Amino acid sequence: MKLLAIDGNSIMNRAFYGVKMLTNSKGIFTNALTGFMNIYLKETAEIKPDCVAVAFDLRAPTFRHKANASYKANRKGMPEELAQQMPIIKKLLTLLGIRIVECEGYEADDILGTLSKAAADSSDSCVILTGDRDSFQLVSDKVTVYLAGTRETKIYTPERIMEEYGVSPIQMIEVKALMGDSSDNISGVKGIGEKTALSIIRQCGSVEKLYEDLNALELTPSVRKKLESGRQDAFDSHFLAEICLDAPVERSVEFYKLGEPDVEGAKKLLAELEMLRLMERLELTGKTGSSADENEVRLKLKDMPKYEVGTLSSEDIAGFSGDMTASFVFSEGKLSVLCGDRIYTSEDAGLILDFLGSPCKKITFEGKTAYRFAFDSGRQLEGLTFACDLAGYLLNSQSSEYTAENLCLTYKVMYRSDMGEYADVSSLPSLAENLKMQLEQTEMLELYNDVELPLCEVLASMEHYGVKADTDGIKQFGEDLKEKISALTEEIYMYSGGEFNISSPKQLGEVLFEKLGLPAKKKTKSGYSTNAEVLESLAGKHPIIPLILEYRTLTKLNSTYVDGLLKEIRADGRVHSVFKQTETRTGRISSTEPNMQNIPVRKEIGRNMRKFFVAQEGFTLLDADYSQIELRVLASVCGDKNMQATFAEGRDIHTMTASQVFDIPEDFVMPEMRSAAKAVNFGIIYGIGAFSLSKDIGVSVPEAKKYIQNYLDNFPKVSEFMEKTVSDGLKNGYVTTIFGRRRYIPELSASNKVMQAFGKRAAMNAPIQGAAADIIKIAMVKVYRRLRSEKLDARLILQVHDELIIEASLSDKDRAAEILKEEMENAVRLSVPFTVDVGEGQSWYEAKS
DNA sequence: GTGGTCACG
DNA sequence: ACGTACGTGACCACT
Repeated sequence: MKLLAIDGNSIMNRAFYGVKMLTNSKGIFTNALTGFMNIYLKETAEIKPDCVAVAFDLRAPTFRHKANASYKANRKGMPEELAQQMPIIKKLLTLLGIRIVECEGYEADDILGTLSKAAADSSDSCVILTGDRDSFQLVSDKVTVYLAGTRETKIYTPERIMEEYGVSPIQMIEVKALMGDSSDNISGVKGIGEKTALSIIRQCGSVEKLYEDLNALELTPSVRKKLESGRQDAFDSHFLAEICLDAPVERSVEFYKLGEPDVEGAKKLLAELEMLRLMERLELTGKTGSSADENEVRLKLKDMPKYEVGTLSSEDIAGFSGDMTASFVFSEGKLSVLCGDRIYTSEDAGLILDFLGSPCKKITFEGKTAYRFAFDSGRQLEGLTFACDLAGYLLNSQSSEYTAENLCLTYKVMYRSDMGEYADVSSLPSLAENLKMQLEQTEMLELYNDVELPLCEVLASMEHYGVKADTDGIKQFGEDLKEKISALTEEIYMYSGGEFNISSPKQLGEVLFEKLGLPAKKKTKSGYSTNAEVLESLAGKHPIIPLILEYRTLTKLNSTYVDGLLKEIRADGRVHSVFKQTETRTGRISSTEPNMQNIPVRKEIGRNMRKFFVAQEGFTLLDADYSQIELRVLASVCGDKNMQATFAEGRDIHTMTASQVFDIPEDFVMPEMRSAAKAVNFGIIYGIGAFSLSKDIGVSVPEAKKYIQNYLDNFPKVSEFMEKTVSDGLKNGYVTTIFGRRRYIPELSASNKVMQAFGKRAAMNAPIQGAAADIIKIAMVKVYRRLRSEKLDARLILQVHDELIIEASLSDKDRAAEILKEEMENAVRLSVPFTVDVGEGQSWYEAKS
């Protein structure tokens, strides 16, 4: 038999610090749980134990077995985020049939010691899995320690310990007695560190022998002196360092045999924690041979409603009327429809399109792909009343994937992928109902029905049309760039005195800061920081610096924009970016393959890229962007009359801010003051910090602090709004936009100060950025509907957060431009006007006014 | 897969 | 003593 004894506290601790902070939607921390189970699964796969015991410390009022009862009293308490996860891991392990071992007054180490001795005594073998080196003294022929590190697990046998330390495992006690261990509050001999302790024990074998032969040993006078005065400490520490081998726990290895897991219970717990990937992993391993699991499947199958399954026909579709509701799943060219008590399937594209266009109401997991399929085939999707992914996103925007399986697990609806392809569609009605109920409860049903659901059709349409790209123009631009880059490369090699990969921050750092001896400003985890900010501060120190900055600019343009874009141009000469509606935590949409929302514009060299996004023959591009949408949202929600009046009168907000902050009339505001005020305004939206503001506008930190204070004094409504937002966020666990969009911010209740500060900034920003996102989404739906109802030859093709782009026929462009401006400006009615600037041109470059 | 960097609003 | 404004996506190097 093989026993695996795990130091639960130590592994949880490792896991907590090794895995980035994770929470479920309700703010329960799960990172240590995830890390623990990852380590557990990885190591058990290798160790293949018959029996497993997980030992935990039990915080006890007294420590009966050791004289120095409070020896651990001043050990730092674990952070709250980790403490919360301790009872959960115990519960989870128990549900999985794994024994938890705790014993009042004993540490996990003592339990491990006792168990490993018990296993060795009954000639079983034992593996100890832990994250710290305290257990090395337990290693023997029968007992191995697996030391879990951040990257790999090291295996310690007696030979390995001898190799690394030059002492036997049992002598590790002697070493610890001399060097001490601050984390266990073992003092050791003052002034003796690891090196000295090891060399002494190698010489004489034990603390006892050491003091017997003290006079005969070869020691430096200072060490001898320390040892003499630390004699009592050494013996006391020895007592504390020795792990107890007779804790009162069950010693029969048999007792720790893996038990039958409580599959239902474990699944329920994991679903609550939203640890879906772990659930999958556990089910995979549980499926082999576990009869409990098979029974589980049968039970579920029995409970699932039974449907007649048949192939979809034209007659079926003709029968789908306007007052029926059909649930459907469409993916990879296959359709399943549940309507009434039947499931219909089809792989016939014509029939699928007929179904999508049929008049019945439809619910599905994910609407955009169905719209895309219809649009790409020149058809329509009619009657979509519910898309589960969008509901899941509104309910918790920080989840990662809104797949059928994840949603069913999260919202506790029956779903099993191993039930075949109909599991999806048969889960839909109850899932949709549940989600709708939750939207109602969270007051987001309106946002859902009026904004998110209609928007998915708009996005599908934008993806369908795409943007025409000037392939030849891009290629030519790329050629020019490549020429300049190779010239620059040569020049850089000349200055650096050799070839290296300029694109490697590591190699670049070595060249600049070692070879050329330039002063390093900042460090990153892996070496010197070489970002633009650092390089710019070095400009003038060496002629290589500007060359590197230019190299960076040009290679970025070439690889991300030229090469990256060419890859995405389809056969129709257009790029069909994918707009993701369930990606960001604030409610914005994002764009991928290619990302059309970060095409260069700020610097002229990059801005040229926009010349290659053009209107097709006979068409033109209309570009409309909101002016300062986020500041207008802020003015509106906080209620500051001065800000509101500024916008109402069409005055310049940054100048007004400057006049307040610097306490001078607007006419006397100088350009530098305006730009400082602009930075302050941005800072306010982002959750301001004096340090960053000072860096941004190049003043001292105290100076920046003064600006912020002046701002908050002059705009007390803003200050109140921010404070209230944060305190509401802390109280509720989430903040909302004026349209009801929620963002959960578990970081607000973190104990780590840095994280808490981040939570505050995110809380202050989300209602502003989120409301701006809501507004443009509403505008998109309105513009889309107007263009359609007025039958214009014009379509939305892009959205860039505060900007919409339409491709319009030359004959309809003027009307389309009117509609665009009007619908954007009137998308919502708040206490400030929202103004929009419209431009027109053959290319995006020209159109952006 | 992660970290560094840099493009956008 | 440390880190330092919100939200994204793509590319490269390196593990």
